Amino acid sequence: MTESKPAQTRTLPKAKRAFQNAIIAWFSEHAEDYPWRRTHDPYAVLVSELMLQQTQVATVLGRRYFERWLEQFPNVNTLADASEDEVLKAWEGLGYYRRARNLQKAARVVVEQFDGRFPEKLADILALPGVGRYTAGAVVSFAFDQSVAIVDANVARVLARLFDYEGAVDLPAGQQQVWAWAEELVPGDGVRVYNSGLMELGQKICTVRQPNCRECPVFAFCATRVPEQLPVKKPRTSTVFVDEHVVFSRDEDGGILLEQETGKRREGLWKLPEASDPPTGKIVLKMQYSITHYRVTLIVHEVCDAKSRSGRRFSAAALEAIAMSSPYRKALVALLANDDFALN
DNA sequence: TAGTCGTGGTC
DNA sequence: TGACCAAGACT
Repeated sequence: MTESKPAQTRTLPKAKRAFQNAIIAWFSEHAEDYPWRRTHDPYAVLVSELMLQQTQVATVLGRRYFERWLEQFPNVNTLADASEDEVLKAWEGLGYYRRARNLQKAARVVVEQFDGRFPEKLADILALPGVGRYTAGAVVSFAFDQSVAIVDANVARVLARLFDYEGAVDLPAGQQQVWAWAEELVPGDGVRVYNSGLMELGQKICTVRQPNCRECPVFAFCATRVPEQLPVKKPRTSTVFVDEHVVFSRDEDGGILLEQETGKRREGLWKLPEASDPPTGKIVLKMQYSITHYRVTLIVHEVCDAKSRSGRRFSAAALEAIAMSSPYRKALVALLANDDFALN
């Protein structure tokens, strides 16, 4: 990794065409066969991009979220007409549930403002709820092959290394810089393949740890000698440890008490009810989960007489059909498994 | 603008 | 095991 590099930052524009061709040629050989690459339907592309925001490809592939979503909501009309409960249930386990609500809002905008025909103009797509600069560019380039640049975490990493950029790529100045480079490099033709290739290069070759420079198709264009030290990012807010006390309550018919989250973010998702302060009742489960920078210890108290509490009771079978974030889903699975064991 | 929003994988 | 990270957007 210490040999001299023939191309430096200043010479890259001249070699732009060669850079683009190298990306396109590499991707033609190494492209993964993802389900969202088998379609150019802009709605399907939007679905995949929302699912993939801050979410790894393997997560979306693993439980077939994309395929199941399109089976249940094959077009903007079916999604626009669905209930929020159905939408949240289909999204269960993916996290960032606001994305699911935004996706449905976007479908309703397309139905109401565009007569159900998906817009093709970047500005129209950018105006959809939950769609930012990256997602809008991804939709128009993947669905319509329009020459528009995109920058996600993969592309930002590739560009930071390519130009040996030492500023923080997740601060406004750094974002502005990598977007400017991305726009300078984007080809006039073949953008669908080029954008996919640039992202997949970051995912497969120009990885966060131990980038595989020996197999990189654009190594000759890369300015950095210390790729593993780039990109620089702003420091994270430090982890805060908190305890969360909740209630596990079953009535004589086996109905389990749950309440629905309020507030703007996780609104509509069901959860175990919050315990009184100070909490009472025997502790029947402790588990840990993370949410943003919080490290939460979930402490479940069994409460026998909770008849006066608000909320709704569900049978064990009915629990399957409602939307719940992963920590509470896992807690309930563990609680009911213990219960079955005790009965045997 | 810094904080928020989920989850699972990696080392 | 804890810290980091991911096909970001919003407030």
